[in-house]
Amino acid sequence: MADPKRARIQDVAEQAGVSMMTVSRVLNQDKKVSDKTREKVMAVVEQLNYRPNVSARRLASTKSFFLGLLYDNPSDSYISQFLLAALKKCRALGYHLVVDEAHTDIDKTIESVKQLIDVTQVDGMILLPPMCDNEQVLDVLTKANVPFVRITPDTKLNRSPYICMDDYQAAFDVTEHLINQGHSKIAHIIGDTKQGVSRLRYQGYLDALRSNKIITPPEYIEQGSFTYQSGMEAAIKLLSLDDKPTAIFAANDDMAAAVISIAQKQGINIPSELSVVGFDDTQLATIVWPNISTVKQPINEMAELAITLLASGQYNDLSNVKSLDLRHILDFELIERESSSANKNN
Amino acid sequence: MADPKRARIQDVAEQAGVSMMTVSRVLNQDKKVSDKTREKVMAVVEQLNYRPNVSARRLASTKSFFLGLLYDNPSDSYISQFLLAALKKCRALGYHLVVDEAHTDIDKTIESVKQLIDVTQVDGMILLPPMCDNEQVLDVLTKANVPFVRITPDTKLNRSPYICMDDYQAAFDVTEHLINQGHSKIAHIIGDTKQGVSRLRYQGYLDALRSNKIITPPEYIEQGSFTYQSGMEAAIKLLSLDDKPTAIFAANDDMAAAVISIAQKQGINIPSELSVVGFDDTQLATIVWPNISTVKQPINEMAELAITLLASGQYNDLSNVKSLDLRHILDFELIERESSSANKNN
DNA sequence: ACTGAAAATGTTAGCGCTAACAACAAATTT
DNA sequence: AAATTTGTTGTTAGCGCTAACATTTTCAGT
Repeated sequence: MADPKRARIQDVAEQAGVSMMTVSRVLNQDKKVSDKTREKVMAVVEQLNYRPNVSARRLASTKSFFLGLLYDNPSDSYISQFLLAALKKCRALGYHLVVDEAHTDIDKTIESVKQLIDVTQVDGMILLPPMCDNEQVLDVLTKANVPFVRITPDTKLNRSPYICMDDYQAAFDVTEHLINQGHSKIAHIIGDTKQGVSRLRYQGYLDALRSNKIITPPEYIEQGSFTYQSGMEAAIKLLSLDDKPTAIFAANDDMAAAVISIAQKQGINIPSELSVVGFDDTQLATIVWPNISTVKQPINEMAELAITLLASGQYNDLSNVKSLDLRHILDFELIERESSSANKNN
Repeated sequence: MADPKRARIQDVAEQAGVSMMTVSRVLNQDKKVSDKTREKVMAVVEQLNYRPNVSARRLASTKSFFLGLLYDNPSDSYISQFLLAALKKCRALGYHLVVDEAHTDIDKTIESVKQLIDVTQVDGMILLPPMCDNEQVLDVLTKANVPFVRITPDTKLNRSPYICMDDYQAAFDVTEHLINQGHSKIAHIIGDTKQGVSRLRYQGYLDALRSNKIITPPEYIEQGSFTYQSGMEAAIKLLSLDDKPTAIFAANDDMAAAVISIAQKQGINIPSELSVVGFDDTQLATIVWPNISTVKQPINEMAELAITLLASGQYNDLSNVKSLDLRHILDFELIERESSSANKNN
């Protein structure tokens, strides 16, 4: 199989009858090219299927075409999905992703981020929770003038562009959906108080009940911590109540899975006697039986958008960016599976 | 903070009083450098903390310093862990990892792999299961002369270097451990028959019983398919037997989790009345309660070794490599958690 | 039409490294 | 001692691209 020699910028230039520099400008979105030339060049680019040589580009330019990703908690399938989507997008845009794991020791994390900036010269960073709320990390990046995008941050929302979904609205919708299915005895297991989303989800639940004029006894609210174990404890309490709920909305899938396990142990049928809804749509939601109804975060879209934003360079200088333009709220999706159904016990 | 300008190969050369080429040779493990010079250069490299510029190196050399990773099944936390470890090692060795997801349509996968070879010019590929057993993929790589390492392959073991663990021995050890804990009524849930590991694990289980002179009724063997659902069905059958097993060894964690769920539903205490052991040490093993005793695969080591082997170039020409040298078997680890314990019902 | 500024395009040099070959020194043979 | 071989180091050119500056074209304003 003859190697069809990858086209170089020179080939494009010759074919299009312009200089290499003009081609370079077209490819780098430089404004100073006439539309006519741009079209002509792009046509040749298509024709020759030209892709810039990342290494040559990196070597010659001040940009590094590297983006950094700082994550925590590697066991989460969330990371895995985010990472894969980010890698894909990077590849499409001619960037490389340098992945760095946060240390439990924050000082080491800071050191590692500094190294990343110094050695790899990243053009931008993506910060995943909970690192995205760490003041020290933010300061290091700001000082080094490295643009960064934060994913579902909890605080300091005007310090950088960020991407999130509307946790409040999702919780509201979940709760209202249960109400529409005939449930009025709806319990909630709150997530880890240290994470902002727990608050938002709880508030969405409360407001959905209130706007539907449903009064809920305080025993229907249990404090969890996002772990399976805490979900079990909460479930045991909720299911020992004299006036049992007909639906339990857990603030994440792990706790929802625990509820299902406890309910089944007690001979309570799911979903006919008890509807269970989770949050996140992690792998667990489709492993256990019955599969968990849940809220799906747009993880892929978040990852892609983060890369796109950093690659565009539009946040390289934040001084002129309005705080409203920092916010990117993506759509979630309610996923109905076998763990919830209409209430037939009325 | 003054930017301490990264050292270049020229800086090293001047400081060491040699030519740039000599430094380059030292760095690329070229044999034709005297020990004295090598040491001198390395000392300066250390002193200046010199790291080669990957882009310049890639641009100038015939190697691409890209390695490819072909995976399947992105939801698995196995992938995530493997990927992170591989990325880390790549970074340490100055390589970049290009990650490609296998399509459900095999023709598209082939096309994608061809692209990877053509466009990215990868120096090597890592194939994860089950793609590592796909003849077409193997053929494409062989034809294009791209070295590849396969992870836990099932067949054609002499076609390429591969990395795996001893599934047979692990299953043997798990079973023997249960026997040593006083269990003699040990059931097994076999994994998906399409995967070679299922066979190996089953055989290990059988041989451990045999070598301990334990006779097991055929009802103790159930066929599963690695899914939670199949684990539930198997568990229901096993726990409805008149002479119930005191221990169940499931061929993966998902099925073990299902067994725990069913047992608890039936009021059977784990581990005092029933020990459950899984395989793989996936996230699930520590999510459910009680945590699942299981076998941990050395995923990180596998990933690191795969990268190291490809980066070393030692498999660039397979014609002189003995088939024994293709095999890399790594150690597994038995992890004892709360789902299993000594048998007290004797 | 003539000027000046702005817009569009071209030219030159070099980013940091290695392939290919050249040159030299040391070891070995004739 | 000269000739050959072997081992080690140096020189030159160029990988594909872009920064910075140079030049040409366009077009308004007079």
